[in-house]
Amino acid sequence: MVKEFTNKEIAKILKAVAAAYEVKKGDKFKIMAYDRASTSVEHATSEIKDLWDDGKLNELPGIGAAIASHLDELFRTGRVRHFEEVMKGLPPAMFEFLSIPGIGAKTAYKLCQKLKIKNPKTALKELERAAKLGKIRIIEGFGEESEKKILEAIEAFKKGQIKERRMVLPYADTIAQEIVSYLLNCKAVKRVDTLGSLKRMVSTIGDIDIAVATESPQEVIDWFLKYPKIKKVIEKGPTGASILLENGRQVDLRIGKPEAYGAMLQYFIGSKHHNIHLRELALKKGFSLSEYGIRPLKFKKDKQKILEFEKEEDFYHFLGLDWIPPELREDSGEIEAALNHTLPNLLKIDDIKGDLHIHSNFPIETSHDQGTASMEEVIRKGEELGYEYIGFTEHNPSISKHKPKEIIEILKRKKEEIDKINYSNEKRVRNIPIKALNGLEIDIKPNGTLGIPEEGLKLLDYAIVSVHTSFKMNREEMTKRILSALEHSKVKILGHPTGRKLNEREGYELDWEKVFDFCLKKGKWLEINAWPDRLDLPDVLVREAVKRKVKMVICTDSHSLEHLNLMRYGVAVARRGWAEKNDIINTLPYKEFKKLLNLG
DNA sequence: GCCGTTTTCGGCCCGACTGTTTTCAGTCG
Repeated sequence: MVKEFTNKEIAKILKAVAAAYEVKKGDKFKIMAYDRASTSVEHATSEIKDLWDDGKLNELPGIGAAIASHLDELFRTGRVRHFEEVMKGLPPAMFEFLSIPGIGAKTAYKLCQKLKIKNPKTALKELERAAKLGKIRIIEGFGEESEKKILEAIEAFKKGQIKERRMVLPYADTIAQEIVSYLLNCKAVKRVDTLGSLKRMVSTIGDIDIAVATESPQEVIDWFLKYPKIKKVIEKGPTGASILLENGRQVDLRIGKPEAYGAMLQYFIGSKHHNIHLRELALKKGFSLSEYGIRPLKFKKDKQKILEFEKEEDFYHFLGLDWIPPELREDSGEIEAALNHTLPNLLKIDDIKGDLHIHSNFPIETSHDQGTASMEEVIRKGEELGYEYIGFTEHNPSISKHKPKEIIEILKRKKEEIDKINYSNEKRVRNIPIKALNGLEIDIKPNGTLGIPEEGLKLLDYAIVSVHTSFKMNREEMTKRILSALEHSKVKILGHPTGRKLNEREGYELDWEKVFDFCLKKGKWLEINAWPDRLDLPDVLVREAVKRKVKMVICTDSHSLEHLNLMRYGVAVARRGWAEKNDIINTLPYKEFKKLLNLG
């Protein structure tokens, strides 16, 4: 059995190859290529193994024919002969040092040589010992200062290994928005924006970075450092500061002057690949880009000649591009589209007309979790959000504890309750009464059958089907299981389609080709579940669905009233997948939507 | 080794920091 490689492991291998080439003074651009391939893998939003399974390795930026074939060998045999060749003659221990900040290829090699460190398993310990014994400062090119730094870096690395999990997007966004509103209370603040992966609304976030435009940096920094939830100040300087929050998360603030704020935003929002591509494009047009602005190449290094941009829009327009929404900035075709003026008209939160996956507290006697809010409360909340319909989709009644007849009884009671709500809504004063829909989230049993009897399905307006058990199935079986569950005419939606839990578990494997085809042919919809640690369908699969014209719905999977506010994160995932309004079914007004459910 | 709006050959992102090798290489984001 060949070992399975995670993205992190693959990134590490590619980085090691780059380092090996560097020590051996290989081609500078080849080194760059491997380095780029490594970060590309590290930041990929889907598993490289899956891309390989689907024969789509070269869709990843920085992976071309050569590296793709090396990775192919890796997945098939567990090793790559070419890589072994490149690393031959170098101490394996040196590659362990590459994860320590401040140590690059050359330094790692030199340390291994001079300190005679060979065993990768004990390399870090040996290095730490050498530093403590003062053996590093005497090596040529090192000094007391660098020895101290290495020691500190090892400490930090050891700590970093234990903690540091990436935050899920809604969590990071909530922390950031609080700080943004706090900063807006400072008079000197002209503008505030989040930066980096947070601004791009990536599903998991490493650090929180925030930008402020101001004429008086010191005033803003002083204000920032008085933020009530600070545990300690890590760093402060004239152009920014870093703090540690009580919750253990770090927040970096960057200050810029208003007249050059656009270039700064553009630079720090990234992504790195997007920026590199943009700079290459600019070079061809005779310009050099930086966080300070755009410099015509004919003015070498002359900082006076940098063109400043107050707004990002103008920065992009200057280069002949349409402004690109941050969610698209991953160098996956958005720059070409911006040049051709064919960027998608992305879905907006206001386009959403209903939420189709809500768990109320209706006593449905399920074996899963129940919601906390009553149907009435949810309906009022839905009105607040401007929705035209709400779908109540409690989990099916537990199969083990009820006879089929009892299940039917419970479902009948639920239907009566919903009919009652709709009746009273119509009597209240409102132009378009919000409509309550009688849905259900039904377990897909391991054999692909549904958790309620046929007679129960007839009582429903529609059903969501989801996998909640038996995740460990092979790809073919799981695909068959899910497709047979989707077959029934009342079943419209596949809930949280990959089953992934961010930071917790990978999803199950599916033959997406088949799933997409089936959904397209039979008019089934894939859910983009906005639950914080699901955000499932993932953005790359949304993009694929959009390309194939498979329709989706965005739902919150709410179990309480506040959860209905999570919709914006589902919308963010859809936007990252290039979805427009008409890719998403629940943007339809009720009048149109009900036709799809064959409701009168 | 990657990649394509002046290229399938011949280019390849930018600026800052740091320590130390007094003029720059290595590393990082």
